[in-house]
Amino acid sequence: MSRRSQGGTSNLPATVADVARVAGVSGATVSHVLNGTRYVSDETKQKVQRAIEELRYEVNSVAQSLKRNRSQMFGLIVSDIANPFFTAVVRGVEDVAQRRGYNVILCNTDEDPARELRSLQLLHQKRADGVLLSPTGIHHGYLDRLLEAAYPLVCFDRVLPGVSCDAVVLDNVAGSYQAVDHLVALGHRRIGIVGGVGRVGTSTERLEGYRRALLANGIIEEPDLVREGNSRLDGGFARTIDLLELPNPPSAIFVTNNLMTLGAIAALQSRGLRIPGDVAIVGFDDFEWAMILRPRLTTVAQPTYEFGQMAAELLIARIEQGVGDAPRRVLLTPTLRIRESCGAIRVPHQDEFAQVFGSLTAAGHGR
Amino acid sequence: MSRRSQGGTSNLPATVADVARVAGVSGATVSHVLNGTRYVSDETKQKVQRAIEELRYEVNSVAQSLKRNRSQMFGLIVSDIANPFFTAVVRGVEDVAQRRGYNVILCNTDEDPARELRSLQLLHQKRADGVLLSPTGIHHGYLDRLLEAAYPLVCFDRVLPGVSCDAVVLDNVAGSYQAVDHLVALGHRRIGIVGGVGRVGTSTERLEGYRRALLANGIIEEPDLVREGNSRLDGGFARTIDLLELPNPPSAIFVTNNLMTLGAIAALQSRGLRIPGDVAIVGFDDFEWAMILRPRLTTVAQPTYEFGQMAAELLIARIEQGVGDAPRRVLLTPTLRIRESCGAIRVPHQDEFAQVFGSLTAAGHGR
DNA sequence: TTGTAGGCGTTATCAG
DNA sequence: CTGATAACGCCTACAA
Repeated sequence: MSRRSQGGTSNLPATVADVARVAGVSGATVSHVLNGTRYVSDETKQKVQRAIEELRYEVNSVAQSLKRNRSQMFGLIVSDIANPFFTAVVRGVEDVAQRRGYNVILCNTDEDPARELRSLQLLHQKRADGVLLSPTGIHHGYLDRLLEAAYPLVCFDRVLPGVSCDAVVLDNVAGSYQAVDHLVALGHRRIGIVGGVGRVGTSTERLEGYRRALLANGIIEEPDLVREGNSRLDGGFARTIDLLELPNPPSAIFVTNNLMTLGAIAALQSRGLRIPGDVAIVGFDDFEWAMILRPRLTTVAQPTYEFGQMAAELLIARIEQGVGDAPRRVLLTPTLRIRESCGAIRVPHQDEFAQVFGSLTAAGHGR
Repeated sequence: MSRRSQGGTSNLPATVADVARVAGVSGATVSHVLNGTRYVSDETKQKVQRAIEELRYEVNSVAQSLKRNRSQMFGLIVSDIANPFFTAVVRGVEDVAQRRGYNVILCNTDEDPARELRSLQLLHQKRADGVLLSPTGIHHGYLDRLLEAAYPLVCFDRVLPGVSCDAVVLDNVAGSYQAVDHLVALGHRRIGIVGGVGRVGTSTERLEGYRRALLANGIIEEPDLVREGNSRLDGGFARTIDLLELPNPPSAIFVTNNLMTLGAIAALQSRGLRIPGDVAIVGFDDFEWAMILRPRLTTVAQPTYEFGQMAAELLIARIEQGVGDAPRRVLLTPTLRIRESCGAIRVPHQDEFAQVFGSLTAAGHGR
């Protein structure tokens, strides 16, 4: 006799067996009514439905997952929940997931490899059907282990060197190249870069784009102008201050992510410098709030929502079609959004064409 | 004979039974080694550990949850993942959860009651041990059902009228009162308010604080100056434009959330108005990025991190100590952070003391 | 110091 | 058209 067979109002959630008893049918029938998985007479259906209502039955997905060996749920591990880039990605992921009948469990690592590891373990132990990961960049063996076991895993934003798995990434080199090339076209020759954490792939790629643009324009790279930040606001601030305190500071700064760009702006403001009059700025990552900055930021925009969509689609394909052998890689294209935060330098060097400027220089006077 | 008893390398995750077989012990022993739940000889422990390594065994939390009727996991439903207020709360929640041995599953409703309902159902079906909820404000019966069943639930940021459950909320009335009172002290008498969605409790409370401050200062409320936004950037923009197009526009605007405040600033900028020279601004919610705005925003700051901490502590208490009868309510206190975005109005009305101003008026000239 | 066995709630394979 | 029954992987009396 079940622990709940006495008719009293229990607080424990009802089970299939309870419903079956109340409806006067077998458990199997209840299950089939719930899942529409075999024919059940209308009359029986009614009885079952009534019992479900009465008992406020709700399926126990835990038991379901155990039995089906499928949780219809996947993980999304982001490296900074406060970064608008990632929240935009979350939206894309959620929309696709919902359309395809999956639930998303969102984890935040704050760029901490230890938390990344814990999240991966958690998700695997909870038997999430797969994971979407923006890696912190530390290569712990656990990832290899998951991949060996053919656990569905898609990296996004960043890839891990030496790890071969599905991935959705941006053409970071091209994005940086465009940004720096644009600065050069406006007459800048001393261009600083505030980059991200060195171990992260995007950082090195964005640095690479910077270098190529300089090279293509015949500008010699100056090590002093290359700074490594921490991908957060304070890092952008500190490294920008470093650049400004150089004996011969740059006339333009390229900042390789959104939060650091805000820090860079704060640094310029704290030094009383005007943008772009004193120093021009180009940032990586566009975001809605940038629109209220004056002057408005020129940015390398990533297709964030599509990022999430593509990553989710790729993961679901892995989960459902199983392991097609070769890892798939999607390369997304950035867009340079030109606004007022660049502009020509005040005193053009003698060795360059001074036919730049235009309406852009009109706007923007800091403070 | 188990489906995996042949020694070949299977891709299926190893189970306790597998480990037991390889170690030459019983499943019970393996379980006890894993959980440290009874004495096991060192020798046996070694054997088990070795088998675990060899098979790369990881516990199946799904089975564990089913058996234990506990998932050590709770839900966190936020109404807007892109809002820095909520991401800050997330941090507080995560930290407490981790300290207390819980995992957090984060859901985003985007202020959509249908998504809220789905998230609640999902969490309950996945047998999350409880839920932390910032309600969209629609009172669907599902919440009542959960509470009747004594499902641990803590509301934060907002409460639902007529629903009695644990909650962590801000003293919104006091916050608004301070903000508006401050504007009055600076000489403003025509003060507009851009509020949030009417159905949300915080919106009405913040409106209430505005009203009380006007009343206390002998200012008659003008319906034209009271506008209802949508809690997002575009709403703040649109309602601010409305205010500016009034025949007799306000000299100051109080905006009741962070995103709308940014929209309001954008609106002022698009009209070429200076802050605070032409229009003063006070916003609700402080956030890191506000620091780069010029003039810097005067805001009503919420203790966001503590919000998350308190909410998580309350929930875990409910989960672990069970149902103490009375719902607990925590009331947090806002702080007015005075910066440059207020200031005195340009042409003081004749009926007021003009002894206000001070150093604050020096800073900040938009554009 | 360790093993046996039953059950958590669901689904799927047989029968009927 | 519907019912028994045996798993899924783990935990935990109870027994030895």
